[in-house]
Amino acid sequence: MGHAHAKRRLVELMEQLRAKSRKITGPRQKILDVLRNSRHPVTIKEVFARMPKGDCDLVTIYRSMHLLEGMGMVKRFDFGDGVARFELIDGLDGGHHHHLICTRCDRIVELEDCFAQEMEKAVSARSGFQSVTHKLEFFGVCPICQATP
Amino acid sequence: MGHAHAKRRLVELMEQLRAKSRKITGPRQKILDVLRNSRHPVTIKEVFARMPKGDCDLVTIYRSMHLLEGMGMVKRFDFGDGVARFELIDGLDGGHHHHLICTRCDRIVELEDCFAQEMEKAVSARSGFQSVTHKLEFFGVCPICQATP
DNA sequence: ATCGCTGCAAAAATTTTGCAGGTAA
DNA sequence: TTACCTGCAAAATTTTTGCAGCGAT
Repeated sequence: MGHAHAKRRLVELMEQLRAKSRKITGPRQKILDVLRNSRHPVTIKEVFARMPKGDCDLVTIYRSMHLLEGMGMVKRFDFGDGVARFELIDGLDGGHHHHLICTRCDRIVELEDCFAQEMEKAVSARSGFQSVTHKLEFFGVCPICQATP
Repeated sequence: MGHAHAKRRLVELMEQLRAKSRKITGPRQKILDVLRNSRHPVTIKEVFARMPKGDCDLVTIYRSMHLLEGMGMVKRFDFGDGVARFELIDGLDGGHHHHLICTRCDRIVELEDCFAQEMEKAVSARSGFQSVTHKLEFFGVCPICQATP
């Protein structure tokens, strides 16, 4: 059960920014680099911690993440602990997938398949809502934690 | 598509508290009352706003909500806006259900069925995780907002 | 009488905003 | 040059913690 997506090329990401006349700056490249090299969704503070001190202000990461989210380049997740997490979107389908989070050690497993695509249609049909999307995350106790009570 | 659960009797909730030697106080009764009368998950501030001023401190609501969550009497939701929402759990099965949130006007629709119960088994079998649960919410544009661009 | 609960105050943690200067295009 | 972007500082939100006193059992 490896991670669900291949690394996106940095050039490609730059191009997406350029297309919306957004500038390619040092901080942004570094933020994108951290995102590219993260196997799981990362918090703002984690992004901050993963770059050499002084490379980029914390506030800039907040602002960039908003921008990237608005551009559909990044997806926001919430694992129920009140901290936002972000993951680079890849592929044309958006690389839609879900996570399985261990409630004891916070280990994260990426689930490759999406179970819920048909559900959206059913929900839409019944409710009259359009452009229905969903957020689905799983929680449980991982094998390692099961062994250590 | 009405709401998925019947109102729980206050006495029943009190009993649950008593069983764990938690005290039945004025603020707690008022908090439970707000929860009982809420058709959708409510934020801490909403609970606060829905009781006569001075009836209960905001901090007490935070603390009570933690307690109730820990006791399995209340469930926490996150609709992606960075604010926690809470709903009373009812029934033996926990009244498991999902929500459909309009991304324009924040209207909430309660979905009566749970689509995802079997998914938990599949996820558990594949990953080796145990006690797998899930959180699933849907987002879309409601009929009213569709009519007003 | 005991243990738990509450309010108030203060702190912590996360996220947003204002502004003056700097930089990519 | 002209938008856009950044860092710093400050503020706004949301949530947590300490403590002394009150209250349910």
